[in-house]
Amino acid sequence: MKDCTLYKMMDIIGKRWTLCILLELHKGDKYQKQFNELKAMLGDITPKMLSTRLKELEAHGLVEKELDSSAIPVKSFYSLSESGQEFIEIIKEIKGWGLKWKFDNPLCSVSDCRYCGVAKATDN
Amino acid sequence: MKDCTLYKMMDIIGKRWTLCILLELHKGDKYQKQFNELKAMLGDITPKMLSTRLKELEAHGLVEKELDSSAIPVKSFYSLSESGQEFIEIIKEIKGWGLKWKFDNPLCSVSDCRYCGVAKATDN
DNA sequence: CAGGATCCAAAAGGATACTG
DNA sequence: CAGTATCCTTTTGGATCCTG
Repeated sequence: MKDCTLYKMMDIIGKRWTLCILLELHKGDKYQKQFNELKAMLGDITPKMLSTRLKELEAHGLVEKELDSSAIPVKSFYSLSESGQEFIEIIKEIKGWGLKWKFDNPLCSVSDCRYCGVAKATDN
Repeated sequence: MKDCTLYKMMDIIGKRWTLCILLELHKGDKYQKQFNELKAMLGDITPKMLSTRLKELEAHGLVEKELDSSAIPVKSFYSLSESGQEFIEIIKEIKGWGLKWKFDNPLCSVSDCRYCGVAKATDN
């Protein structure tokens, strides 16, 4: 059972902040975002946690990191990979399910939700 | 951010075994399953863990429990609720994503996968 | 700007044994 | 059959401070 695909998927996506980070990377018009930018958007996440999650996501191929070594200090840019982009669809459905069955969240029910960045799965 | 629908969803579905339990309830032809039956299917799950997860899922409305008090000893039957049934679709997509991008799991790639009970999302 | 290091508190989960 | 209870280990995550 522990070699079940589904079980293993939870090691990738089942950790705190992970889905929110992916969604944050999806938000807005810029396809790349910097560390402190993400940190600010995520509010009360610690740098340690954000760093840990970004490394996991990069290792699993959902997130790509680009470095601008010419800048001083060095700048890093994070973006969704192709697989990460595709996973956003699932995230939307999870959110859609939550809005339908569990949470009456007005902020999430409008398309410009500043927390989640996507509306119900069917709207987007 | 912590009142984000997505963030809160992880408290419901992001715990170990949760998705596998839901999938187990979905498997097969019987729509109800007993505690020890589930336990056997899930292999190395402890009764404590299964009990905890089932209670959480019941509290969140994804799982329904029925008692046969006339039986001695009393028997309990678990099944997916309507919302739980609907969540199976998302589970299939998570699994489909995993098979496409991460894991080459032959057991999961065939429709009668004895571990997961469903094939790729598009097949089922 | 982009983290790393350290320390600590809390939670989660496994092992095992037991019960009505 | 359907769980509880207890104990104990491991993991996780938050706080805080530091650095090139």
